[in-house]
Amino acid sequence: MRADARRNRDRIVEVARDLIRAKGYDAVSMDEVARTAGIGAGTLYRHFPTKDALHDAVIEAWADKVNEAVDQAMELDVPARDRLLQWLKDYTAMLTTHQGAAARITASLGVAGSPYEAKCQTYLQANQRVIDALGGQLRPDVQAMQMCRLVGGVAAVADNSELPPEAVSAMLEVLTDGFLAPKAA
Amino acid sequence: MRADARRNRDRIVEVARDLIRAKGYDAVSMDEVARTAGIGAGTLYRHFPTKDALHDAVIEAWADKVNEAVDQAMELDVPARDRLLQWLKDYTAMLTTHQGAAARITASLGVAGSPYEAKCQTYLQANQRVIDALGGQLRPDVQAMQMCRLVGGVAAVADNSELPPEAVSAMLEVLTDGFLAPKAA
DNA sequence: ACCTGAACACCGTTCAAGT
DNA sequence: ACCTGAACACCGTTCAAGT
Repeated sequence: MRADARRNRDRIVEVARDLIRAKGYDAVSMDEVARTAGIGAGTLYRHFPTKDALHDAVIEAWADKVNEAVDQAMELDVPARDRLLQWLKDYTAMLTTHQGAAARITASLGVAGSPYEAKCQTYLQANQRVIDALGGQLRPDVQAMQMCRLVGGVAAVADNSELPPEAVSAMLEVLTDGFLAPKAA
Repeated sequence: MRADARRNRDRIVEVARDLIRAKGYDAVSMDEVARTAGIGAGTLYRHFPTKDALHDAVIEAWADKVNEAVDQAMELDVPARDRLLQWLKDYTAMLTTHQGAAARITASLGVAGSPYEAKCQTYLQANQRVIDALGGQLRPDVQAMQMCRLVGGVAAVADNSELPPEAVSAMLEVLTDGFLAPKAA
């Protein structure tokens, strides 16, 4: 890749990240990204074939942090409930920084060929690791996909209603207790 | 209102309902609604100032059914957990018939002046009635708004991923147990 | 009063032409 | 190879002109 192309690519992602954080995915147009980055629309599309693909690149850094968050939460020296809750909070916090990401990743769960497929995998694996770490403390029928959907749902709501942290925590506590509770006979 | 206007209005809502059920809110254009209803675009906008306003009218009938569903579920002669679960299932079932409704109503919760405001009120009151009916069996800090958001989140996920009923039930069971569980000390 | 349909603004995406 | 920017298709919404 030529040096100027590389520079353009990096600049696009940076500009897009800032714009999306400030205004949300839907409110940022591709034209605005191109104009702010000081390039033509064609260049933008040469690097990223669709708006979703650009969004995926913007979220890229997030994927690494997810696994860190799992490790940190699972290593805490507190009861299972608190470790689980900590992970759920970290996750929603990370996703709500990228406005619009929670809804899109959650909607892509299980959809083959979506631009967010890699992120979905990361997210699924993260939750699987949480399930493995907490072992028998969780209800026996929890599945990673299910956790992803439930937490993603909460994150999406928190995201586009811009809820205060307490409101999000309260919802996540309900989920936490639901995940821990034994299945009724 | 003139007879022909009345007829047009009814026809618009009917056509829009069928189209949205079949293809989902986003995939139906206002032009398509007008064309299918056999009227001009201007007429459509004379009756409904925005696409959301039309959607709200399409969902209108749903609002009545919500309260029926609460009554039926609360009158069942079964444990609190089962009554709660029944209501949650009924609610998500109703909302997923109108593709795209769950996400929009949930997103409008607490947003003053949204076109879905009346539906949000109905929905909030319904959940408040559930909370009242189940009284002390629920965790002490549940709030109607919180239930609306959590259930709306699940419904939204179920809706746009078109999940099978079992997957939805499984998620709602987690929520149910979460709502019932006593808050940890 | 109510209807029509061409027109506008905006946005995601493409492509012929340039270096 | 990579870039530019005009152009296209589509969609929500408006409005001048008709009955």
